[in-house]
Amino acid sequence: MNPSVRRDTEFAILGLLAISPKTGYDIKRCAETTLAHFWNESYGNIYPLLRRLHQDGLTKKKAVASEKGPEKIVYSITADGMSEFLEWLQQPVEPVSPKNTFLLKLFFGQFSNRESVVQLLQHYRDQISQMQTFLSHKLREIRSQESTDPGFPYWELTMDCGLNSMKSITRWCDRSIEKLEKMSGGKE
Amino acid sequence: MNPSVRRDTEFAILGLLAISPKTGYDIKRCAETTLAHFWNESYGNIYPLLRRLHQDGLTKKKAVASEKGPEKIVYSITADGMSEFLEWLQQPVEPVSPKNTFLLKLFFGQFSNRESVVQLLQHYRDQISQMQTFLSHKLREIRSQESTDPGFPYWELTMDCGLNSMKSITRWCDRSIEKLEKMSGGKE
DNA sequence: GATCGCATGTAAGTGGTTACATGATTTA
DNA sequence: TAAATCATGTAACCACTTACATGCGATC
Repeated sequence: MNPSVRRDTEFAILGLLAISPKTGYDIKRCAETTLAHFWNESYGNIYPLLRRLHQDGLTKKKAVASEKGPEKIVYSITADGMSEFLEWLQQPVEPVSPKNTFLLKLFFGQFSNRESVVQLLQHYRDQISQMQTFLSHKLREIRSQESTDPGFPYWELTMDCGLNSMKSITRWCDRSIEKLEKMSGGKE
Repeated sequence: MNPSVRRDTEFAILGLLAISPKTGYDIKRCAETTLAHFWNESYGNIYPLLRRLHQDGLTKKKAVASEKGPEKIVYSITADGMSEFLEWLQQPVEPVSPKNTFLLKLFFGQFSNRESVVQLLQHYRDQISQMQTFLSHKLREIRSQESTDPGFPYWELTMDCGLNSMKSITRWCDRSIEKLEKMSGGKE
């Protein structure tokens, strides 16, 4: 691993530790629930990065007896870690070109039949719809806690962004399916 | 390279060749213009994959004298290539969890000051807005050609999807900036 | 006594990107 | 004559995922 360059994933971990101390396992759980609609991490990435962060003095660790299972290692952020994290946070985000296999297949729709394209759209719509349900439950959940946590307004914003995109995509899917069904000619 | 497993990128190339024969350079140009809002490719990936596709008999190549620069290699899809491509096209798309550094930073907004978060949102908004302009020009361009190309309705659909998402995000950005500006307390 | 949740970690593989090397032709 | 566009390719690196290995305690 290149020792000089820090990556977004390390800052994601650092940020989660800034909210509260966590084990590697906790970080994975956070990624799967709270960050799910815009981030993901695997154990095979978390543990090596946690070690690296510690070697560089950005985190400190503490062994704690676990109620269940073996002893666990709880990491927290250090002052150095916090200062690197805050610096990263100030930097503007450069755009990335995402790979969207769904749109790629839709783009090649001419080589398929209309029915298959409609199915592709329906399947995608259903998936987005499911995520929408999951996210809106999460949102209601954190709202019901009437949290005074300083992070709350920002967590709400990210969820709102996700829900908005999802709603816009499902509506577009519905319109597109209609369009295709009205379309005549081409491969049937 | 694992010889048995074919990846989406190979099918992206195959699909572009199904539309019309192309050089590696052409494929790169296509990715940068037509597919830009949902796909991207680098030369370092295109050329090795082009070779692999040819070795497996999914494409055929033809050396053609170039007007500019050295002799070029024009690839086209074979019957075998087409049949593998069509099979891929029928498979449903599984969801992927995207990494969105912008939302990650927004999520950690509590550690920043309000002004910085507003700047983050404004910067993101501007980027999306630029892409929106680029895409809407592209859409007008292909519409003005009054294309009878069988691919046209599907190209239009992907652009429409992109434009829709972008509009929805810019609106959300505007609302979020307003919210933050009304917000009091916290780090100023 | 099997399986689930907690908990940590590694080795091998994957699917790329970046930077470079090369070279012809056209345009400014 | 410098830079841009056309054109092909490779070596090194990168960041991450997958699958596996291990093991405790609680639940079914």
